[in-house]
Amino acid sequence: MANPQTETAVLGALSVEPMTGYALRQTILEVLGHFWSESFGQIYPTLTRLRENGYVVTTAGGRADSNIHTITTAGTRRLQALLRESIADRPPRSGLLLRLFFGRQLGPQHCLALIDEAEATARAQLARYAQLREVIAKAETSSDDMYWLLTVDHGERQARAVLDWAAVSRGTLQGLL
Amino acid sequence: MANPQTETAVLGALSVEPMTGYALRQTILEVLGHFWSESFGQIYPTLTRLRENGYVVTTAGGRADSNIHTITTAGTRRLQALLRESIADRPPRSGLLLRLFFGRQLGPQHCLALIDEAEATARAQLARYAQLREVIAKAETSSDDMYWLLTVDHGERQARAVLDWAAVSRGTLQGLL
DNA sequence: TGACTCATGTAAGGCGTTACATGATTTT
DNA sequence: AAAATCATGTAACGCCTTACATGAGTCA
Repeated sequence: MANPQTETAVLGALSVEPMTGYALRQTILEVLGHFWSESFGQIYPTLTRLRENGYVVTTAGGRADSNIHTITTAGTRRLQALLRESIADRPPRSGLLLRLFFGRQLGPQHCLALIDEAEATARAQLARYAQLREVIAKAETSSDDMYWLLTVDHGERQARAVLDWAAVSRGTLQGLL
Repeated sequence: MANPQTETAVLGALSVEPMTGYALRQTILEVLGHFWSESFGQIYPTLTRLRENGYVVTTAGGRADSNIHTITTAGTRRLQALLRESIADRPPRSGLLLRLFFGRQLGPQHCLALIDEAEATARAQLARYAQLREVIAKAETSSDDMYWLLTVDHGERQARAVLDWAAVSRGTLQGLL
């Protein structure tokens, strides 16, 4: 019931491979990190709820400490239902654009610094996407590959758009100095 | 103190023109809507706090009902300080990319529908940006214009990147049918 | 008069992060 | 032996939306 967003991400990750809550968080951070995020405070309660509903089963892991969570058939059905639900994104909030919109209060120099920062972030993202492509190419799964590449391509195009925008905007603002 | 994000947006909007809380919300929706959003539940308590801190003054408006909020000199200083603070965006969450990432569970047809939806949204945004450009061109302010256009340009480039991505991704997925 | 928009505010509740507490295992 | 990482969980708190309650002014 509650928190369909986190449930979807958790069940989705477990549909690829069973893992611990800790690994879940790492995986989401590393592989879905460019468009998603979950914290422990969300993951563990969600796993409990999913277990209670029969969507995952939990078994002891390699250490006395760890629990391996595996998606069940009911869990897979649940995941598919969740993925078919309409997208309910929260409204966008860009601290960068908010600052630039009121850039007159900041002055051109400070705005240029913000643009440099945005550009550096976009470059870092592109480097990350390149790494991700390698990881995906090496992975054995391969039935998920093309869907994953879809999201990487999306990210790369967004990042390149930011780079183009940064170049043009820098020119515009430098005209004011 | 509390809720610097909303304070920034509210003070920023009031730095352009004094207005009521209701108008504030409309303005944010219409002009900053492509990268920001605020609800009444945030705006009114924030206005109270800003008034208590001397960052805005509130006077009676044209109707018995309405309060016009005007930014003070201290408020302008406060706004500039807020804008200089480091950007603290919440981590990204894209319902679209989450669904596509686990697209194997959805199947190509459903994924194509999601891409169509994303494309339609991007087109709608481009139309909106075109309108915004007209509004900005007609506005008398003109000292804010170029900063506003910076954010419009950013949005347009993002939207166009989505259109390109949609075209390519559609091709890829149709190969699976 | 009734419907719609303008206008102000509050309350409840969900979402989500951060910080904390605790301990096992591995690496240096 | 110490430090780093793996691992699980909870508690507190802040952010934000939605829904509700209320009423003024405008327009048909």
